Amino acid sequence: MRNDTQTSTKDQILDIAESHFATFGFAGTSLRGIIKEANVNVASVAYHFGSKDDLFAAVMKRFAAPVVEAQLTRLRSEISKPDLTLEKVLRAFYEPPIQLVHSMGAKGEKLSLFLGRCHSEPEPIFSLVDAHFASCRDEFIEAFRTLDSSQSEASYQWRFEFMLSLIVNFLTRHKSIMQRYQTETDWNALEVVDMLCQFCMHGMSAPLQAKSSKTEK
Amino acid sequence: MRNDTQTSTKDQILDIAESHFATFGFAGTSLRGIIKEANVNVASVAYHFGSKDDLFAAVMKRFAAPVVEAQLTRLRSEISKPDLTLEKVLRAFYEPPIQLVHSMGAKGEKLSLFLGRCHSEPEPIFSLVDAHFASCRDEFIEAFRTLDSSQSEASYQWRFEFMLSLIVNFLTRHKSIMQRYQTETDWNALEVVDMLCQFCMHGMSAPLQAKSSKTEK
DNA sequence: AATCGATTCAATCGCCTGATTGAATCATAT
DNA sequence: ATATGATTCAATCAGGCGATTGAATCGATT
Repeated sequence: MRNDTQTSTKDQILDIAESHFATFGFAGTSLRGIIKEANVNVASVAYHFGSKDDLFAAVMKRFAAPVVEAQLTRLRSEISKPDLTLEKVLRAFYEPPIQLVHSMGAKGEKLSLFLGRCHSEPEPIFSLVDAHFASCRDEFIEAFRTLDSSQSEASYQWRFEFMLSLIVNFLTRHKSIMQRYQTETDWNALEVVDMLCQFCMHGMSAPLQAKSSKTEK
Repeated sequence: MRNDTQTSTKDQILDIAESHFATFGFAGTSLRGIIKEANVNVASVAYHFGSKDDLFAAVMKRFAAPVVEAQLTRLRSEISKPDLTLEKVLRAFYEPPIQLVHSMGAKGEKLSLFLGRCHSEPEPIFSLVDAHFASCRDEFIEAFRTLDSSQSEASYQWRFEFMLSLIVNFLTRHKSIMQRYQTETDWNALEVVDMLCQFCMHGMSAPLQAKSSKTEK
């Protein structure tokens, strides 16, 4: 094993790979583009990770998995206490990714793009991504059920989907959105979390059920 | 010009191209895959459309533009009447795409995927997509301003982004979402529109402003 | 029947893709 | 110093990519 003063080849590849997957998507990313920027040999990728798919999985595990873990740790902590509220659940979901991305500066921008983009990757990558987030979805949906058991099963699913929609869109687009009405690209993480939580909290207070009883053709 | 009993080469290419872009994304789609399934020659693509980018633009114009047009027509109609409400604006946004996709059956599934996916394409495709939807964003944001002029400019932008987030996520994921808790993949368009509108309407009733006055590091 | 523009065709260009090979190099333990 | 296993290297493979070419075919006009 090498004792590196600089980042190891493995980590170097992971860093650049995350950046490329985030910027170009899976299909738009080439191993050659990665290894060129990372100043490593092509074979290093195969040696350390295997195939391109395996590399993507490794990036997911390295960068996305900790976010999910933080969300779940936070959620479980909230559940273990009395007085669980919808807002606490929402904050458990939104705060970890937003805070992390925001605190990382330029690297956070890449992480943000990667986290957002991976949710809209075509198959078969999407299944891999979805599997990584399955436990997150399950536990948050369970929390919704705990908070209000009177809703339909579909309703809980949609709540999670809507909650997810907002952050996926935020992660992928916040940079260009902010540029549209701001000169500076700085933003306040707390304000963003508040905004997302408020929107979801009020949105979920709606019955999320058809109000019309008309049947379609 | 040829008098075709079957679909013309141009339309045949457009149809299959939409399907492939929807399924594999822009980078993941190959012209060879399209022309093989469409049973046409590679050169036909160059002849009728030009480059791969041009083909994508043509698909956008053919399939996505009418949706935006329908949304804007609907919105302008609502604005011209008295008693404009938030719900009417939301329905003007959600109904056209949902109804259209739902009424088209299997072809609607492809359109749905394409409409959703194109919003998360990497650059430079995203810019092309964004330009197509610019007028839509501007007019709906203007409608939000008309409904309530007391909010900040950023707030209107976020309202639109949140509204957009929900349908992008729905269009790309509704099939797999429904399969998760339903045996049948049938769905009721009116119920979906109601659901989206309700969520947004209540979400937007929130101030969409930071409730905390703490400043970050 | 001859002509002409529109369209389609097979064939090919140069380049890039992910993956693999076997040899060279490194770090370490003996 | 030498043997060993871990790592990196240049070189190469077969195949796919977008794009272009010039010839062949089509349909309509004269």
